[in-house]
Amino acid sequence: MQKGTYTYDYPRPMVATDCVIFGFDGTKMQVLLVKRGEEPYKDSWVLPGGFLRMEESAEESARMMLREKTGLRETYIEQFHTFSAPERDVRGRVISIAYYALVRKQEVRQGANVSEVGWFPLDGLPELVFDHKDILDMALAKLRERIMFQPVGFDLLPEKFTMRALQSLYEAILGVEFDRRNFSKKILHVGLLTDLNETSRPTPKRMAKLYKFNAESYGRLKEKGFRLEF
Amino acid sequence: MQKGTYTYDYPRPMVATDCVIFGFDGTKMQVLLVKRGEEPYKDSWVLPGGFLRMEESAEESARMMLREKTGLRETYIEQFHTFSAPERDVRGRVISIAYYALVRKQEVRQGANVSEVGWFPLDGLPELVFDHKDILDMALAKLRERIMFQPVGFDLLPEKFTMRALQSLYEAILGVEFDRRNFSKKILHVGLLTDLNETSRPTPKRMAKLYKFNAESYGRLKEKGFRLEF
DNA sequence: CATTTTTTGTGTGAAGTTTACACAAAAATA
DNA sequence: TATTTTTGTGTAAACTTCACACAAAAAATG
Repeated sequence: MQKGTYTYDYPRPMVATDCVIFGFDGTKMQVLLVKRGEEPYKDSWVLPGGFLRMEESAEESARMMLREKTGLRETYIEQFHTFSAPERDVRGRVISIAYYALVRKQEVRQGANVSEVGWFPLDGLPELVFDHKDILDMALAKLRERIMFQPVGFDLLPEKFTMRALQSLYEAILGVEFDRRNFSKKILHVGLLTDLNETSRPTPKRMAKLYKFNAESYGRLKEKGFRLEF
Repeated sequence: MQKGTYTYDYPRPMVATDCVIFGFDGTKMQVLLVKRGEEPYKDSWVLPGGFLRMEESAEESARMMLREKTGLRETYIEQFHTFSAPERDVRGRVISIAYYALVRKQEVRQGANVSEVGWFPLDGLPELVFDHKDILDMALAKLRERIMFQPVGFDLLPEKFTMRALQSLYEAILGVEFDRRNFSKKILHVGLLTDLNETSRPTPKRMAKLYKFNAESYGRLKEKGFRLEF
């Protein structure tokens, strides 16, 4: 009630933002978690989050938090749901506006001032407190929904990558396997990639061609959508 | 802070829910709006909405409101975004958890205890106050996104309907036109409909076959998705 | 140095899907 | 009875998807 002349005396819940930060290590999808430094649930792992300040929007709050934990700015984040069950937080009535973020793990440097953070693969998560497991599950569901119809990867892969890396990313998110030849054909056919005519440098086996995303076509496909399906 | 022993003294915004209620009149998509009964913006049209009570979840709040305005229970509603810009409401810091609902206009009876409500076609909306035009636009964008990959119509059409009615609905939501023959072929091919082997009763021109949704296949396609594209 | 192992690049044919398009029949109106 | 509007239906061409196999590149092994 900082402004205006209208007064409303509704009880007010607390409002927080939580952020599911996804990264890709070349094989598996991983999630960044932080260890709580205080009660309740001291020393339990949770999604990074915090209370909304009165002068910032939810997105600003989520971005701020992301920067604290990863040092990253300009990250891709997406609001996907607001959790509001009355009993979801033992501290009282707290609703949480949840975002997911896609980041390049290579570029993440842990903020100095921050509590313990860790990356966990989706199939090796620690126990999460509050309703954070539900939040994480929904984030993954929304990401899977998105990947079926819009390109994903720009924010998770390094600038140059091999076709195999992109395919592994898709397989890691969806938990399925694709035919290598058909995957490559489809992706090249929709024009998502630019062939760099370079090969990967330090390679264990045969070297592979490098690609980067074609920004124009990436944007177009994000608008217009395409069906990924094999 | 009703429970637990932890106390947090963060300032708290007010939290409201708003609902974009879509209906279909056979030709156009329409939205239900209500006229404000008090200041600020007395007598302006707004989306139906209200403040969140401490003992209810956002979805319960939205459903309650929907029932007040339309008399409907069991409606399909979907949370699509939470609006949180600090200056969005002249009454102070209010964040709004927004839902859209799809209803059969035929079944709506205006609640008796309620302020003035009205249906407006999307291309004939009155001026909306607060950021309600933004909310409505985003609801429509999300609905369009959804219709491309999941069946829509079960909640908007009467139980029995003609192919033409379904096509008109799709055209109304997307603002495009489809080829009648190809639309029908595609819809029948994915198995969304059951042919009732009946014809429409009171008809101005040639009578058309009636269909209903095949619940099983509707559910399956909602899960699995299909690509609508002509 | 030859052999083995792993991974990459590439192509084809069959099956299925999408698209564009036209005509005849049903019902009401004039 | 003729006219108008709307419905039901089919086909061919273009394109997309899918299943599948072999040869070549590089490193590791002995």
